Amino acid sequence: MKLLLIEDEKALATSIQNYFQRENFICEWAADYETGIEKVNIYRYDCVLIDIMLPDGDGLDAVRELKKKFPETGIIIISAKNSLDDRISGLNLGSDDYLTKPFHLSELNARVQAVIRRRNFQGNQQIVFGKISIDPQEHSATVARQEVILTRKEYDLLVYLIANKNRVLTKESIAEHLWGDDADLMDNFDFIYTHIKNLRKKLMDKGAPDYLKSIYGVGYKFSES
Amino acid sequence: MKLLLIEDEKALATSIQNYFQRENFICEWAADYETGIEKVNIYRYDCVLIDIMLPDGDGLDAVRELKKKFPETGIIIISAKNSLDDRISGLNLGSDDYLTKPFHLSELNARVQAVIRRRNFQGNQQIVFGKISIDPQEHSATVARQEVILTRKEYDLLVYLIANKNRVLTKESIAEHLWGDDADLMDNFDFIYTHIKNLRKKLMDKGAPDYLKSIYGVGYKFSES
DNA sequence: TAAGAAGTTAAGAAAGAATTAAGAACCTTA
DNA sequence: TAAGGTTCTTAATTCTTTCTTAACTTCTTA
Repeated sequence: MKLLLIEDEKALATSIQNYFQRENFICEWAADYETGIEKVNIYRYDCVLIDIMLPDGDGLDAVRELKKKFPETGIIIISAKNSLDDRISGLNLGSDDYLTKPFHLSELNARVQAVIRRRNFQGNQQIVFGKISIDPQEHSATVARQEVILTRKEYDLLVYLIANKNRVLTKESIAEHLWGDDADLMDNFDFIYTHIKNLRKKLMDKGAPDYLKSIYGVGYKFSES
Repeated sequence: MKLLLIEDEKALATSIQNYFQRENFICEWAADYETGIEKVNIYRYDCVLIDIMLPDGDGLDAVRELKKKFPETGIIIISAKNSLDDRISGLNLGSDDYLTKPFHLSELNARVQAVIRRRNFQGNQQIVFGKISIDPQEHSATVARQEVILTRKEYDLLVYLIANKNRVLTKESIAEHLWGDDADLMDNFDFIYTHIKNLRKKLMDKGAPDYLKSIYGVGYKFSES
């Protein structure tokens, strides 16, 4: 899962980033609205965490812009606890959420999980694709109700593939999504072959059809037929 | 797709070139404005990536020149993050874009894709020609909704032909576009016959009309009748 | 209409990409 | 800090695509 944090306080930003990294999210950071919106324009994030009290503009405008342009991206608003509350309640929060400072990181985490769940899979607890189903809360996957033990990377890869079913994903875009900024430092993405192979094997061993197709010279595609 | 990168930093240029090569673009490189403009005068690029801070002249002048002489070529401006911003916003960016250093390669990629899409196919996701439709996201082509499995070169060739429908393209210009600088090293372009033949066969096998015409002594044309 | 130029086709060699297994490096966590 | 698992690297192998060659056909023009 990939998050964007828009927050000017360096120290807070870093600790949030570290926290989510430990929780195996990719968490990128923008220090102002301009940079933040620019990043959202380019990448797809599962959820944007946005402090609405930054010096460079009105955070609520930024939220409105994001919601309008990227209705499918989850937004969690972070604000100092004060009279802003009614302005926020004026927003149509829809599937999103907000949080007042100070907060516990685990609380933020819980809300991120909730937003992503609501957003990505229309409130379903389970992600289902053919014989495969995934329980994001338990971080577990099954094929025809038999549990498949996946490592973190394998799990992330599977979720990303299913979230982009029927589309060809290049090794590069997979790396981009699963490794975030680190991907830029890599000189080749061959190790993805290993993850693909292992994921395939585990799924097929439990009797799943050959969902994970290779498109020679291009990438991989997860599809029924 | 064919790009030209105008950038003096050798290391950056190389890493950009490598990246786009992996993404199956042709990416050529010029270290200064003079060489760059010369190349654009000679070849046709889908998009030019231009650093506007090179030592040999005013980059914005170069941009204006390119836009004036080659309005159909996309331009992405690369600049260091500083006070130039307002000068750039003074340009009529139109369908183009700009980017401040440092940036992620995938960010640059996303923008290139966006510029090319806007330019070539008026923002449509799907490229449609008669019975054929192409989905760049899926990297797939169909004839009358039946999937046609194309190799990379076949796919690139088809996209290029459709992007230039009703125009006669010489073997040379096709090679130029699909192989970039490598084309200069080739002593003949006869192997294109093979690609044409294979593409034709795959399209006709799925029932497409004979869109791909040979113009004896000149080249090929993709047209309805 | 004959001769040369250009295009088509098939078959196979060379280059490139994907698969796989084995193991080294690296985390965790007890 | 040692055990156990995960992730990444390397290298051999297999498979696909791409390019080359060569025989053959079609077209153009003198």
